[in-house]
Amino acid sequence: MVEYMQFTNEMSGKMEKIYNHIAIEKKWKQNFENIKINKDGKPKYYCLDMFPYPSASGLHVGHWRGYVFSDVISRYKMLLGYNVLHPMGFDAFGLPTENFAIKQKIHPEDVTKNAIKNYKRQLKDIGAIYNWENELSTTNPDYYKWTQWIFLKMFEAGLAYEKEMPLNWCPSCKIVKSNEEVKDGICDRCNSITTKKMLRQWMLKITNYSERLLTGLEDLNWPYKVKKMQSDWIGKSYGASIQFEILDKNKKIEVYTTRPDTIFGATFILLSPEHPLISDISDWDNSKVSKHIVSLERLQEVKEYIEKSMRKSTIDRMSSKDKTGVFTGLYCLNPLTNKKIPVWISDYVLSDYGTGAIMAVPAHDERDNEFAKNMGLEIIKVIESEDELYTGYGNLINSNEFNGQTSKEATENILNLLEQKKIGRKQTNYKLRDWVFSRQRYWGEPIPLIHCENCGIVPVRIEDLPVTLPKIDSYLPTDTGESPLASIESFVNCKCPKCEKSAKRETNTMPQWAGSSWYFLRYPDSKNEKELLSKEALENLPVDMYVGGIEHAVLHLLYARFYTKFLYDIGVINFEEPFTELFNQGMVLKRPSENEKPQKMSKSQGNIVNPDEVIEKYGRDTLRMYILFMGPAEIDVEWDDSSIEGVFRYINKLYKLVIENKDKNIHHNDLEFLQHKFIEEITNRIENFSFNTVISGFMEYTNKISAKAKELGGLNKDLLNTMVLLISPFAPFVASELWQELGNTNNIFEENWPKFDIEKTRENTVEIALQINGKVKKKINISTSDSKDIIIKLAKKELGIENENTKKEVYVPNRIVNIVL
RNA sequence: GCCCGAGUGGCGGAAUCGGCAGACGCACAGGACUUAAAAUCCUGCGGUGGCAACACCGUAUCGGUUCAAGUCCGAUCUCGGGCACCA
Repeated sequence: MVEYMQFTNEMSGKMEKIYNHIAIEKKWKQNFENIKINKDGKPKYYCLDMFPYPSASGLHVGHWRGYVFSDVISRYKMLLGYNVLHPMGFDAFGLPTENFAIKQKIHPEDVTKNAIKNYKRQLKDIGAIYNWENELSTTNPDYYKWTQWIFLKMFEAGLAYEKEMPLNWCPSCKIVKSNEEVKDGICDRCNSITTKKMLRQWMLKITNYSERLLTGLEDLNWPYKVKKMQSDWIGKSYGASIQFEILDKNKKIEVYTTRPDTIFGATFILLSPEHPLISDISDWDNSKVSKHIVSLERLQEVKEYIEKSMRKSTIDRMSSKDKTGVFTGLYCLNPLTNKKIPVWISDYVLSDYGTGAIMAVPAHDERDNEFAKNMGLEIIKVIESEDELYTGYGNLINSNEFNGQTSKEATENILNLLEQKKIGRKQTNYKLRDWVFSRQRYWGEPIPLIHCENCGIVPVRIEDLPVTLPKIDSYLPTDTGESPLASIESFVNCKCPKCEKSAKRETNTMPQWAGSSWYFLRYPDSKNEKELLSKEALENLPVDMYVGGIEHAVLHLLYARFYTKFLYDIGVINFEEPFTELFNQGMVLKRPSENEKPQKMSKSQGNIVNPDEVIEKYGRDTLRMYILFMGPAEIDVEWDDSSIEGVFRYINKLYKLVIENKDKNIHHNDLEFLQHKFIEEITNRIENFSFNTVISGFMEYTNKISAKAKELGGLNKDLLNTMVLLISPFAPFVASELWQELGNTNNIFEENWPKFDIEKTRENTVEIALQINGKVKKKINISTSDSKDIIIKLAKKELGIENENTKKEVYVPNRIVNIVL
């Protein structure tokens, strides 16, 4: 054996082996990095971590939670005989790096390089096995060539389009933010209040995929919560679109409603300020007014209202829920009541949902009710209810021939009538909006398009990809909202691929999400220069297990699903859903100080636990096992400096037990039973991802067999081999060492996961509880082969109630007897 | 406001199907070893009463179903998360 594993016990003065994590981990670390496993003929298993965004501050123990989890799964699957693909890469384009670079005056490319180097060191440090030969980085031109290629394919398919639109604009970051990146009107990066700005943007028609993104969720083995969040985000609703004729204007307003049953209560029509019928406000002057639907005398007031609401920031528009509006001076006809109802404009009506117009039913909608009261408009109740405002379903009143019908019946019947009259039809709607895909920043993939005066927008030729990002010194964002690339003449000026005349490059870059929306497809074939991935590489896909944080529940996971469906449609891949199973690990929290609430670890909070220190004191195995032991893997847990001691003590105990018994040869039925029962339990718990109970299971088992070893005078090699093998995915360093100590010459990861014999897990006797009227009175051992009658008889005897009358006798096999007197 | 989750000792948590609540670990207390400390080992550790055997209470609160409820049903409270004028 290795010399450095011998230590003098200071107490006894004897030379003996004690657990020395520093020496053991040093010895085995290299071995894990260079591990080669035979893959031939094995079924594939693709275990994927959400690849990290390499920040300058490096990894803390919180980040390790997911990585330890996926490493355990990968090692376990390897032992089960799978050909495991467990790759790692880096998602490095985007704002955090660019902002850091600006602050530190280091080029983003160098920031990225350094951060990646540090991340790789740390990832290797936990003893995680990764297929480093498949590594990729989104900022590498060999990679983003294909990010651009996918964009061009989408452009070709008509999914990418340009749009001048009011966008969320963060005045501090000087960047356009997608709806997903703005919460409550606040920028998710810098927390400043966002405003609206009209800008030309590239959009992706993700809404073409709304229905498939929704139905595709059904068969996925994902946490319920994530599926729910995605389907809420897509937000499908069932309703109707109905046309209202504008009196004297020969024009119609189409509205969307989910409650056609309340149409008799529709007492006014509302348009959003951006509604197409009125939105070309800049042209407005009195001479052209006949073109517009607004009456002449109302023009000035309407114009002022619209301008005011366009100026409002997102937060103002949402925070002041006071309903404001302006009357257009015009009227529509309610098609079923034939009553004249006024047309108003209000900014609580959203322009980009439904038709941008609604029929207001103030008796049965909270918002319409408030608006009607503010403006003194008519309120007509059409659903029977005692409340003045009732938003539920019920029986119809004041609705002519539909009176007395339920909402459900009336919806059906009214829809039929509207369809007959050709003024309405069933309609579904989605909350999902198209994806704002361009960014006016430097550190991203250039959008591979060219603007030509003759030919319009022309895609870069495939063979000219990638359009590389020029390495420049000045990449600060501009106040105008233009990309910093716009000022780089050597980048902007180019030739039109069609007509060869001089033209200008698109200067917007792609959002941070672009590279991460498809990276999982690239890993199996990350060096392929000819195609995105080869047919052979497809065999590794889709991803069987995707491990990452819940924060990506909607955005990343939805975008990745969208890309996958698109690439399926154009025949690049042969599956529609990228991630068969998803696991969201919880965060590791820490109290910044004793009286505060536990918080997410972050450098700014100053509550980071540095893994390097923990490793030095307790070792990698202890840290790995403690991270799993802390609590259920999917729940947030709080780091506790003293609890980790228990895990360290355990590994010491285990080490000692194996060393002391490795040459003994004691066999016993009890040991055999414990061993097989243990294999069964550990395997079940792993399959359920209940890793905290796996660890407690190891502790319990070790306690039990230690006691047995004392009783019997030792253990045997088979039992110890099995135990070490079972713990190897969790504590790979000490397991490798003990495997060798036990006399095995092969690498422990070439072994097979232990099997248990179900016959040997059956007990002959078992302790059951005896209850009278549901209360435990006594515990006895019974033979498992005894019949119910025998056991009940025995129970009554034990309880001293043989002669009493019983109302009921319940026996639950191997658990309990309950006698009701 | 709407939609999801979750409430178990001093703490983290355990408890397949409704079947012995508190596994495992931390902290704490007592003991052994030691000149002493650390480490290690042993014992105890939900509450109340009792010398004890034991009895009663106990899984956020109230009620229900059941021979039996942490687990199922109804209501309430608290905490966490998601969405938020989506008609």
